[in-house]
Amino acid sequence: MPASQSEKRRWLARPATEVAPALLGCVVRHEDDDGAVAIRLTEVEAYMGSDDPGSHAFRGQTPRNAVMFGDAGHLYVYFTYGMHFCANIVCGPVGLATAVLLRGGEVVEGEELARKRRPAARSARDLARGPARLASALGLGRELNGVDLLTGTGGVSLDAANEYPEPRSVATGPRVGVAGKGGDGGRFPWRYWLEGDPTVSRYRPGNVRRGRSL
DNA sequence: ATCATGATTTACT
DNA sequence: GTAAATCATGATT
Repeated sequence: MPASQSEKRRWLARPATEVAPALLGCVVRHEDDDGAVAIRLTEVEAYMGSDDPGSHAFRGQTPRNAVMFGDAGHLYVYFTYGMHFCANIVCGPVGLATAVLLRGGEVVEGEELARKRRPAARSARDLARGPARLASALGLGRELNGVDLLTGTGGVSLDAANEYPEPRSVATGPRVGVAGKGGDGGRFPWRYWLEGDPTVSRYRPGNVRRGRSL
């Protein structure tokens, strides 16, 4: 990842399938009045805009997904399943509505605060293992939707992984939760994770999640 | 270990 | 009404 803000912006302003694997090992940090939590990304997914049936942008712009259509380097936080928030990093170019969903990571700073936010976590590896867990551990909610990661608005920032061990090999596979009839049928291997990392969420092949229905 | 279920917003049919 | 980029919990294997 480049060092300067403008270079970073350009680096992110590519299709999410290029940006996503490069983000593995990078660190997302959020600081607020309660303190700071930083997470080293170990699992992400790419969403590719209005042509991607698994993307929120598939049916065009709505109030919820509006930031996806904007500039790269901003945070897209959405509320889902009536109870959870999930966070994405918006990629580019502008108008393509592509983004990277942060699916899992390792808490590398502020574990105490992360545990306070996630009392249900039984171990450190569970603090940010899963997209809604990660958003929760970082303290990301509605009010941070649209903030700029590169200017530090809202206390959220993105940095390279210099001080951490060199990533193991990157594995790819179908995205989680979008393989059903409305999704891509598992055609696109747009989920990326660090092979063997314990904070990668468990992949549930063929286990189709259903809403409450009968 | 795996499975079933409930919590309940947003957006589309 | 129904499905969705989910998670915690409690039952069962």
